[in-house]
Amino acid sequence: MARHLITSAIPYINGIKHLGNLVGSQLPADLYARYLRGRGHEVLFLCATDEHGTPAELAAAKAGKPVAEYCAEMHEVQARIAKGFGLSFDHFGRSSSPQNRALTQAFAARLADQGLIDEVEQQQIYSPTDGRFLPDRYVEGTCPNCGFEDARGDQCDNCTKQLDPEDLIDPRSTISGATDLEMRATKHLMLRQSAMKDKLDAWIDSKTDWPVLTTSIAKKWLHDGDGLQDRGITRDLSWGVPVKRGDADWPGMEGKVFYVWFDAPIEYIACAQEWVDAGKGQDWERWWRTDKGADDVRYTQFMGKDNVPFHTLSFPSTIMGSAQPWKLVDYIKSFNFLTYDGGQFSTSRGRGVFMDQALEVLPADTWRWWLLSHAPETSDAEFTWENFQTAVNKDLADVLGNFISRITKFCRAKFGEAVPEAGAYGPAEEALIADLTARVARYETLMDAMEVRKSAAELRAIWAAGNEYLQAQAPWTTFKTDPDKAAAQVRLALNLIPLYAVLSAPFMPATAASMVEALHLEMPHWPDDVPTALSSMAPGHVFAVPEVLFAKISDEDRDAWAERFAGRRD
RNA sequence: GGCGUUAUAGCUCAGUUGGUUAGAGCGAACGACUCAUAAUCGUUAGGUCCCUGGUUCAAGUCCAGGUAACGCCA
Repeated sequence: MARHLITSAIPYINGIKHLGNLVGSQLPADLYARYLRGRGHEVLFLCATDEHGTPAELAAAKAGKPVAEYCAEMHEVQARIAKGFGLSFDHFGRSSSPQNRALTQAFAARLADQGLIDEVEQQQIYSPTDGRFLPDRYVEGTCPNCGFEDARGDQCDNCTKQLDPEDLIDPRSTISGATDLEMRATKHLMLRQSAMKDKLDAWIDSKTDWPVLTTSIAKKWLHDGDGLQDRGITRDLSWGVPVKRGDADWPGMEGKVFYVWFDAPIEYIACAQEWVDAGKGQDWERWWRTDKGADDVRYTQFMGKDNVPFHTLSFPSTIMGSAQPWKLVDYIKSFNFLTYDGGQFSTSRGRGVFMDQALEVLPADTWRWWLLSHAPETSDAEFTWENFQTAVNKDLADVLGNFISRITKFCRAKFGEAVPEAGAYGPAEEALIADLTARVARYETLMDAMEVRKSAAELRAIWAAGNEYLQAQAPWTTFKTDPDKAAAQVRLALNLIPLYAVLSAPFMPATAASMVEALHLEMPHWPDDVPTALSSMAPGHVFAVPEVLFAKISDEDRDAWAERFAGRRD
């Protein structure tokens, strides 16, 4: 038994995430966590909401609510949806927690003590009307290059020329529309990432088993142009972790907060503290401090490719720079993007399926299966309703669902709703057991390696093996001449169901639970060996024919959903 | 503009360190079965592995250039 710390990239508080976000981090992390728990390992699986920054402030303002209240509500919404998808976080924390505030301030103090923080003075656009400094993209005006009237402070969308906000003619705040903008001097803290470049480089080089996607992105940031740049860790906002040097004030930094990218990953650690403080566990340092028991922990992070630079460079800079024995990540599993019908998911245009809508339309396990079996591991993957329909109908309804249906109903018709006890296994049964033994071993190897799609394919083959066996042995024919032999065949086939349940549980926890429930069984332990696992339903055991596990998706439903989610979200 | 990823059967994708007839699922055709959610099982047909050039006894696999798609950055 090993100890596994697993974190999923933490979703931003603003709004409900789409299926692409889900499949890029939380869902595969959950798959892995459930699998490892099933194998008997000790797992701490953490996720949280990322709550600070300007977008949260603006969304709160739009909703007419104080930002703290808005975040608290949205956190509950996201927590509820996560639960709906069966995401088995040991704790779902908040980056705005007191624990994270204290820890972020402590890290900043420590980094400053190590000489890794510079204080720099910058000129930034200030809006007296809004009472705040404006980030570049919240300033708009006329492009000095092409005359386009709605150019953003960082770039003109019309002529694509890169701009500085002070270049704009007649600049205005996109928050209030105010035009009385002015340049003001402001002081900020920079994390000297450049000083840690060589150390990071060597560390990345040592990770030869990481996905190419992960290391290539990290290398690019390390070596591109002038190499890894220092990065501001503070902002002139009110919503965030106040800039302090540990418990002490930080002269000149009054009224400023830490930049969201700095405090968000620290929440991975703070979340473990929240987990303890919520009474769900104890001794969080055992998971995070290598001097306090975490040296045997294997830490795996899951994220989409857009988050890779933060997890390979920025957060490790914070950890390494502290020169304290914090646990560094051991493996980063990164994902490409899921595209929707040839294009991007779009929150603003309501294009694609969002997590809340997905649950309105179909059970979570249906989504879990499709998303995981099509996870964008090696390249971007595409969601189309047609592909979704055929995969769900074929894999879940026909191969798995129908297998359970056909064998339980056949048994009921010929032997009643109890496991028949006559007959003995022969060569065909031994062959099936041998085949399954090999397949289960392969499945475990793939799951250990976090090969998500291949694991799904192997699991499907395991389901299909049941149909192949029934087809070849044809107990309905055997029954006419040798009822005892048919009884043995049915007994074995019935016993496949609990095996399928436990193997499928990481992918489809709710379905797996209902499978064993119908059989009047407890969820079995992960199989040590297949022959033992296939005797969990003893002769005479009474069961009930389950309800239809998966309804098929009709062409009408498919077309209606395609229409509904094509764009323009209300 | 710079960079990254991708380009393999009609579709979605596998193809370890270059090594015999390039694989799977779906779809298609044909057949078997009739227990089952008109489900299942089997067989077969489909590929100039984006293009050009190079390295090698040998290239889908390595190198160079090009094309295209997607994305990131400034």
